This record gives sequence, structure tokens and C-alpha cells, in this order.
Amino acid sequence: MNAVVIQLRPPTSDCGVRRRETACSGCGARAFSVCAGLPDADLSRLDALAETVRFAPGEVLVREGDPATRLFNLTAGTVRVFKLLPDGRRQIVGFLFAGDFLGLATEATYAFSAEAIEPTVACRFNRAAYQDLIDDSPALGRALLERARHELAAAQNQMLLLGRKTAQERIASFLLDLAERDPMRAHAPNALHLPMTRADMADYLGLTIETVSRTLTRLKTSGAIRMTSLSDLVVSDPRRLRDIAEGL
Amino acid sequence: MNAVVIQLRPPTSDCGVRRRETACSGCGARAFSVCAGLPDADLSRLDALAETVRFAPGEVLVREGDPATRLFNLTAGTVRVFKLLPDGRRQIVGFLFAGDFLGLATEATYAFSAEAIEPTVACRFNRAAYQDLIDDSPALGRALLERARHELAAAQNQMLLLGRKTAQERIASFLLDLAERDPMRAHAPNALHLPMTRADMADYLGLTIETVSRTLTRLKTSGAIRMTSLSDLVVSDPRRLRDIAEGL
DNA sequence: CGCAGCCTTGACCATTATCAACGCTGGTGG
DNA sequence: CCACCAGCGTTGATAATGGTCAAGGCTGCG
Repeated sequence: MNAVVIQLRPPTSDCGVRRRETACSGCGARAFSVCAGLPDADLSRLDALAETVRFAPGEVLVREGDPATRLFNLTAGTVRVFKLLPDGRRQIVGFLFAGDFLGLATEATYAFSAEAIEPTVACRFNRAAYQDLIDDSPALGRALLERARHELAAAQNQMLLLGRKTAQERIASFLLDLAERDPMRAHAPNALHLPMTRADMADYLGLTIETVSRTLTRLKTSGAIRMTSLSDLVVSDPRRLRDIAEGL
Repeated sequence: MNAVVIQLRPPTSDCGVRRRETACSGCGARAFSVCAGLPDADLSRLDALAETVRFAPGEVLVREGDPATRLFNLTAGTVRVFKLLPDGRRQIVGFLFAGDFLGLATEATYAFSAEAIEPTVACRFNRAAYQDLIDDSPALGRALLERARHELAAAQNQMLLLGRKTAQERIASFLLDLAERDPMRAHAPNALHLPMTRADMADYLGLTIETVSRTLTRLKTSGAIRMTSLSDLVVSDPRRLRDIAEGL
């Protein structure tokens, strides 16, 4: 698995900064990469700041409460970003994939933790240096603001999901969202890979493992989706799934 | 009521842009005002773009799905920002007060609706012109990015609340958050005004009106809070309320 | 081949939603 | 000035969605 990832994305001298707009060799561009469209001068300065780091599944990228000294740009893999309550209840606030930026919501200390789910490669930046570069590169500042807008809109959608949708609507919405972001989607339009466990999905959707499992079974039985393995599925009836997601 | 508001915040020739850092005459500064600390030159250019507008309770500032042509800076009042599902279920994604900015999460079209709760005064900007000004004023861009970071962190907290907290924890968290943002807090540390209805609270917290009401009664009975009217309360035991909010 | 971890399914339970009745309050008009 | 009404809030009884507890099955790896 790890070997495959490395095959798809060989270590790059520029830490992936220049390549960030494609998520996977041979498949289409990712729409919201922070660095897509930046002038070469800015890219070079980013390159100079970046250091490539690798994380095995379960490894910690940042820990809630720690001083926020680093930012990351993912070039491969999957990361879960989450918050914990004192008694251990966990809310995953997002999954990050290749091309995504980790640390936008950051102020003096990290307000979330982040762990690799799959073998992950990232460009790591010193936050202070990155901040200097933002202050100095209007294009980068603009790109980050644009990304922040997008993340904020996504967060609002997730609040709607968590506050007002049923279990079935949540799962359907999640699968559709994932289908839109999945770097593999260009290869097979309705095929979808789930890199995370049922527990991760549950903690992202405000449900329990059991409810996630039952609901997937129900969607399967109703013919909206078909599981090709525990972590792969085909959306056999996208229209229906979309209707379910919107509560229709 | 309206008269009182106008007394506290007379219409200003500069649309409130320069005054945005104080929420109410005589009380302390608000921490996260977008324009606080901007150079005078930028403030003047903002002034030139701004137009003062007033909204009565229930009036619409922006409607989900409309082309996003306007941004707002609130100088007085309270606004609810929300998203709807086709069947009418509503999720309030935030309440805005004096000093808050409306439109950060906006891309081509509004992804949310916004309505005044109380009589509200705002500076209205043309979005394209505002965008030009951002591109041209590093300080403004930085301030907006800072604000976006803060909003994103708040959104993640709300996801934790909606996905993993019990009804009682949600209400306690909500009251504490509100206490922190309430422009009146400088006047009486533990007094708190609720400008929104129970239905608004319910739609913000992913609960029903009845559960909000019952839970407030329970907090009241337990001695953590004391209601001085339907929309005013005193946090009589802040420590306890904090513990409840964190699930302790 | 066996084991550990993850997933599924079932039975039962609890929190919160729903439905319903009633009370308070503030505004209006007789 | 008082009575009425509409809208909002509270409380109670009941229901349902999703959670909890428990058992067993799959799967992938050593």
C-alpha cells in the first residue's frame, strides 16, 4: 500500500508545492489547492520553507493544545482532524486529502488534533515563516482567504448535517461529499474508496459505529449503493442518494 | 427598544467603520472586529464604499442561493445566519452582533440566509469593490484572514457541540459562548441577554424548542443559572456551568 | 491456520422528538 | 382602562430515532 503511494507520488525536490494541483498522476486537477495558480516566485519561496515529512497510519501531525508552530500541505494520503471532550468523546471535524492544507483554523495553539489515517506525505512549514510569506505575497494571502471561505462554507454544511439530518441523510451526504473530493473519482465516476474506519465515519457524522453500519446496510439493501469491499463502494443510484441526502 | 438602540449607537457619518471596535458606548472593546487596527487610509476607503442600512426584526439581509453581491459589517443589533433543508428544517450556523462581519464564507452565491433578530444597523459594501480593496490593502486581507481563522475555529467547536454533546452540555456551552461575545458583558459580568427566541436557540443547537425549554428549567433548578426574565439571565455558578459544558 | 481488529447484526434502552394542553405577556382596540 | 388575542414559552404524556450492550462473523496479516 505504502509502496503504491510512493510509486504514484515520488518524493519531489520541491516538496510537492508545484505539483499540488494534481492529486494523483494521471487523474484530473483538484479544484481548491492553495498553491494552484500562484506565481513562480511565490512557489519558489514556499519550496525554500518546506520540508517533506511522512506519517504512518495513526501517527500524529498536530495535537490539540500544543503551540501552533507548524503548518502542513498534504501531498499524499489521508488525515483526520478532530477534537476531544475530556471524557474521550471525539468529533472529527474533517478529513484531509492530497492537496489540502492543515492549519488554517490555527491561532496561537492548535484547537484540534490531526492524525494520519493512511500513509501520508506532507510539506511542513514553520508557521512564523509561512506567516511572513503571506504578509509578503498578496497572491498567497488571497489563495488562503479563498480556501478559508471554502472551508467555512463546508463547515456550515456540516453543521446542517449534524444539527438537522437523520442518520440516513448524514451517510448519504457524506458519501456524496467524499465522491466529490476523492482523488480517484476521475478513474471511475461512481466508484468510491473509504480510507477511514467505521469509527471515523461515526465520529465525523455524530453517530455510533453500529448506526453507521446499519445505515450502510440499509442503503445497500435499497439499491442506492453497492459495496465492493469493506472500504470500497459504487454509487449505483446517484440520483436517489442525492435525494436521500437532502431529505426528499 | 428601537429607541434605546438608537440612543446607544447614533448613526455615524463613517458608517461605523471606524467605530467598529467598540460594540456599545461606554463598554469595552470587542476583540475580533475586522477593522480594528486598520490604517486610516484603509478605513477611509472602506468608508467611501459603505452605505448604512437598517433592518427591522425579521427582515432579510441575504438569501441563500442569491448571487452574492453584498457584504455587511454590523454596527448594532443581532442577526441569525442559517441554512434550510427542502422540507423546512433549519440550522442556524451563527448569530452575529455589533462588530461582526457577514459574508466571509461567501463564494459566487450566498450559501446561507441572514435575517435580523433585533433592530439592526449595518454597513453594506459592494462585494466586487470590497474584493478590490482587499487585493489592494494587505492589512485588510490580513484582518479578514485572521477573522476567517477565528470563525473556522468557532465552527469546529460547534461541530463538536452538535455531534457529541448532550442537550444540557449544548445549552451550557451556548450560554458561556454568548456570555463571552455579549456586548453588554462589561456592564455586569454574569448577566446575559438572550436576544433570540427559544426556536432560534433550538435551531442553533440541533434541538427542539421543548428540549431547550426543559433544559433551561433544569439548569435553573440546579442553581447554575437564574432567569431574570424570559430573555435575561444570570449565570449564578459559572464554574458549574463550565463543567457541565465540558461534560464533567 | 489462527488471531486481532474491525464490522455486522440483534435485543433492549434512553435521550430527545413529537403531540397536546395550558399559561404568560405584550400589543391592540373597544 | 380593561379585555382579548396572538405569539411565545412551559410542562406533561407518549413515541421514535439512535445509542448501548452483547454476540458472532469476516478479513487480512503474520
